[in-house]
Amino acid sequence: MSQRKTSGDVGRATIRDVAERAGVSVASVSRVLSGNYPVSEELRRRVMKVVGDLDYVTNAHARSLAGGGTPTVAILINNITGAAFAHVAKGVEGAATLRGWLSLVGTTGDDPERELALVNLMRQQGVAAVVLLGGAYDVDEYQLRMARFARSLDAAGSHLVLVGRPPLEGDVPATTVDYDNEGGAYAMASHLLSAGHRRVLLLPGHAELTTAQGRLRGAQRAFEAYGVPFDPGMVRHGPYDYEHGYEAVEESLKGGVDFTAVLAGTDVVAAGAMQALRAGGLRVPDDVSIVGYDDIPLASQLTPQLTTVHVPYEEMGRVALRAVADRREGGGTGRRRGSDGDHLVLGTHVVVRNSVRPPARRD
Amino acid sequence: MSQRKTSGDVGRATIRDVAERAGVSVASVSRVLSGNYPVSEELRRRVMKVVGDLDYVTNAHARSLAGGGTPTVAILINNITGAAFAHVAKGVEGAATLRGWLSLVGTTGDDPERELALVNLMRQQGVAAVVLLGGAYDVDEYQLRMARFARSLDAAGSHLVLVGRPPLEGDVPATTVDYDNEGGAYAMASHLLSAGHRRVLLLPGHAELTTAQGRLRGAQRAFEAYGVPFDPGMVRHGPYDYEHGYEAVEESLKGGVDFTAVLAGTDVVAAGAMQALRAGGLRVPDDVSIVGYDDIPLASQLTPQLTTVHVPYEEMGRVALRAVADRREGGGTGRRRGSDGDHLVLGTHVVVRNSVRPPARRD
DNA sequence: TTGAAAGCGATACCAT
DNA sequence: ATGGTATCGCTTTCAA
Repeated sequence: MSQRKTSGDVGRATIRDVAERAGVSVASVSRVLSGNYPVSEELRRRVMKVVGDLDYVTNAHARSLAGGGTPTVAILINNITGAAFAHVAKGVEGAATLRGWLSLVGTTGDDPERELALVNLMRQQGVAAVVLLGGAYDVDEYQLRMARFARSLDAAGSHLVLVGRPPLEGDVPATTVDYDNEGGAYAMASHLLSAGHRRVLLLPGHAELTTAQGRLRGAQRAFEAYGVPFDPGMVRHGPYDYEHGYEAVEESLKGGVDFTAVLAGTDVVAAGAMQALRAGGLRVPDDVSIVGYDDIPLASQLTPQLTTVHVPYEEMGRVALRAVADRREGGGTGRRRGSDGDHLVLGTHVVVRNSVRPPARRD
Repeated sequence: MSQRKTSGDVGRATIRDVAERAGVSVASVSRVLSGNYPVSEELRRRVMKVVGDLDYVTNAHARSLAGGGTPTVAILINNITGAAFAHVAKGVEGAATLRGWLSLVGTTGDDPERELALVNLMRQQGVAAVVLLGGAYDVDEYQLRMARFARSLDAAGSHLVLVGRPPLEGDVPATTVDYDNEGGAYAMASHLLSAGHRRVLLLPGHAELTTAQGRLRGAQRAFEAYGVPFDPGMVRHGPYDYEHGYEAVEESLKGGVDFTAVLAGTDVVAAGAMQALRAGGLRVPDDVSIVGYDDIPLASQLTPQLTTVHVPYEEMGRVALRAVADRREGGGTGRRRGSDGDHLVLGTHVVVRNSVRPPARRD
């Protein structure tokens, strides 16, 4: 029961097992496997033979302890079933894989405590970077909280990346990859306004969510630009989900709200709105026009296909990974980046499909 | 440049830093942090103070090397943007988190080489289990390949879990969590047949995909049961995506194929089919009925809402995790499970919504 | 080109 | 209750 070095068919084979069986030193096995050191053909052959026989793989934990190890990025996401986030994750994952990096995905379920727990967990794992996805709630705490995360990770040799969230103020070691959220909303609203719509129902999202705020601001600016008075009574806040879109429209209809178009905060909200409109006997876009935001696959799968704002989610993921990879590689030597990190902003644009039509005459 | 033990504000704080600063031994710090050993209040206080000051977290790699460590499950998925897979992943993740386990997500992009690479990578990470998601291609190789994975992982103290894939034959150490795929298709087809449909366009998926095969078989059985001759000419194979659904219907329409209903292999395929029907001037369900499979959120967001087969994806994820967790806990002692592992099958059922109507009279 | 041995950071056993 | 220390598996000088 207490024998150790003998036999041991149990558990994983170690580098020592390989060394013994191949009749060489562990150092040699390590060299053969790392491949970053000259080795004789003979030795390589013998080692590889045994590695094959034993189906040996190195222990990643031991390896990273000793210095080596695969860089890992952690992606922290609110809800893995959100299409937009999934695309960012895909971008990060793809770019990571390309570089031989590993990626972890953790979900927070919108719970700040869990987010904190995950950031710490990732810090324990010694990840190269932690990518936080998605709009954040604009509470006072946010900046402090993120700044703390940033410094914490930085001190541990890791790095915080915010994707689709507002950048951090001040001298905080974090990178932000953002998109022109407000500009997209401005363009989208303009599209509606230039088609002649004046009474627009706005479903920007949760009032405290930064992305919702930006989308609402963009729409307001468009109204101003068109000289159309903005009616706050036409705004209904709520979560980014199908149900909210449905209910908001249903209630507006019942409440006798007068509108010819719906500007939804996301495509999913637009889908719900569309359904409610139909349930109310209205045709889209004949009676009411609808536009969304995000351009997830759903947008082009709805009938009619949804005119929406394209957000380059997958690219944002790739860019985010590239940013941390560059920083890591360029980090050792000369050139220094501002310690406040970078802020990258990608563009958005309107994708015109079939859900908008000039409002019907009404006089 | 070569000083080591002094200062060292760089890199992560170690347990030794904490110990020194608190004036106690590393063993004590370890005890305080693990909390699984009696410690004096005084000591605990002093250690925690320093831990807070230094923002210290233990090194997960060192910890797992030394024996402890958080159990980790790896989820290998073809495409993270697939809604069904995302739900399984959510289930696994949720159940893992509940137990304090960590979870990793890797994507294979349908590439066998990458799948292999990932399985090995996970083996290096020493994960407690590797969960493979989604239908597999029914090539000869499959069984051998999976059996190899299973043994490889088993030998490393890990475990293979197949979710939504066919179970392995013979004495292979793997667990399969499956759902009644064929039964669901049988029920779905029966629903169509009992509504009076006889000419049904079948879009089961790729001919080589195990899930597609099962769904097709289920449909065939239903036809037999209803005494309706099955016409192989009504079957169109293709990928599980929107485009395939669209094109298959579009071409059938052009080709003058006569059908009153579409039985799609997935909800996404159904969405494409629905769009193509509309483009062809047909109404759903007035002119043509459509049913899907999976019951992802999209199904209830389409207009009309889609009648489909509900597959308990998220639950499958939870069940999968529970299976490996149980095996891990119960594994040490007494009762032995068959070394060929378990095969769990969850039920499916038809969700009736609004996309089916009896076929229009035609005489 | 190859081998011996000193860590990497944390755990847990053995003393005290 | 606390402290020393061997040990986990691997990488990487330092010698030979």
